[in-house]
Amino acid sequence: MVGKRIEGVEIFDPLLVKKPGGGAFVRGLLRKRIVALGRRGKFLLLFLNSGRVWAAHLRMTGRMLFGSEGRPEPGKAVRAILTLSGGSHLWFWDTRRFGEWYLVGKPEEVPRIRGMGPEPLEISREEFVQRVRQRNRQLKALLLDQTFLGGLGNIYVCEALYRAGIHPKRKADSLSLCNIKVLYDHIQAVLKEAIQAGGSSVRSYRRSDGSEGRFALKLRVYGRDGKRCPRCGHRIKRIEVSGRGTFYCPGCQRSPNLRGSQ
DNA sequence: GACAACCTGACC
DNA sequence: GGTCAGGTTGTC
Repeated sequence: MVGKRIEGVEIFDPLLVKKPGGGAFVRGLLRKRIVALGRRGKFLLLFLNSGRVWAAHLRMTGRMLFGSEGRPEPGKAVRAILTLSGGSHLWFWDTRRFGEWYLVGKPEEVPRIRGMGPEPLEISREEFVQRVRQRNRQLKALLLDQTFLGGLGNIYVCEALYRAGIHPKRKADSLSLCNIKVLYDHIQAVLKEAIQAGGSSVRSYRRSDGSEGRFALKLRVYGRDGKRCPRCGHRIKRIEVSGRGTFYCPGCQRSPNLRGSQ
């Protein structure tokens, strides 16, 4: 996509573009060239030669798809189609229609990016330790909080806590220094492995060419309730933590400070 | 911290 | 028919 010019913009769902309104978004994209791609937390960033930035959030079911063969079928879930120079297309598929697009001067003009915590792959171990120690929330809730760290979601939080052997309801400020360091290392390891595998296509996620990521096969607890833990043989449980389905192994992820209270 | 809301489809 | 979903906000 980098280097291509945006020659056509068709928005089929008026709820997609959050900012700016009134046709300014389409005008801001038309005849501009995509000069670089980036990401901040869960926002995709497309930098244009006008100096402006197109920020896209996929939310639950968004797929940003790119193809060079023919125009995509404008089906029910296709919320927008862009025609790029050379005849390729970029389109946004999103059944639940939660995805959001913005066009701004700088990424920080998107409120959630401005308030976002550090990138989990950029924060230092020391800073991570400090930040965790300042909080007394349940770890699952804390790691999902984008103002704490930008980019972690439900799958990778479940997997990182499992690998670190920490119960999702454990309070952040109850962790030992060693616990926090182990957690940091596993967060990084899970993310790197998942990126390497092209992501987790558990349900709707697809790569930009429409193919599935392979990391769903490597998940050890997420979506595996009732199955045996590969490490200790206990059955994986599904509970609710901070309103999200949460998978963990009762054998590997014990929580001393919660014993008897759950 | 709990819960409804935003939406739609898949699966039991 | 009920439940659930790689997410986030707003309200109580």
